[in-house]
Amino acid sequence: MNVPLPRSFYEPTARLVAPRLLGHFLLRNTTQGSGGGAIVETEAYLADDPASHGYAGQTERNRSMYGPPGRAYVYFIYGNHYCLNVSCEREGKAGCVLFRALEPLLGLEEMSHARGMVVQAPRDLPKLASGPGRLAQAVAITRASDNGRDLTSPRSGLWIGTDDFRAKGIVLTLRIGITKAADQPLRYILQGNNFISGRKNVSV
DNA sequence: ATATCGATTATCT
DNA sequence: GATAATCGATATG
Repeated sequence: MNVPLPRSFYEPTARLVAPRLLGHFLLRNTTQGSGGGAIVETEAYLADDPASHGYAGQTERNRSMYGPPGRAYVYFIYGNHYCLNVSCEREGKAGCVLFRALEPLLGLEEMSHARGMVVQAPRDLPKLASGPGRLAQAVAITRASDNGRDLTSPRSGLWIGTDDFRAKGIVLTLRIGITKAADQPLRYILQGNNFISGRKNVSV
């Protein structure tokens, strides 16, 4: 958990990186506090993918998707939420993995504070970081502060640490909330994990 | 238990 | 001007 995943980890296509990220740790360290947990749900957005923000070519918004692998791509959606991705593939190619859910394991106090909620019982824990908007809020992600951040360096305060939380298998399902290329199974979840977003997790 | 709906704004057409 | 990789609240069985 204290060893970051190297940049080379993010060089393959998002289709390969997304399942491989499961079981590793997303970690946040700031002067305000720390937080994080095991990555239990991801989605791949590919270079040639109608559902991807990079599909129509590079713009100001999606610039960090096209940058070097291992960097954060943060976007703002529905006028309310930030979502965190990590860019994959070589510089110049779009492709990224969306972090959709964490099993909260570190800094529960800080994360509940960031979410504006109080965790009293274990059954409240899934509300902390299940879903991309919740996850981003739990670790205090904003586009202004985190877009383009290097996720391969602990010094950046937002990074991904090697771990083997992957007790069981990986399940492949359809992606959530998209309208284009909605039939593509590119969502990956840790089998049997209780911190997955959504209800229907139909295996494909 | 599942279904529907409103919020709220950056981005692109 | 329409839309969106979402969430939380409210309504209904």
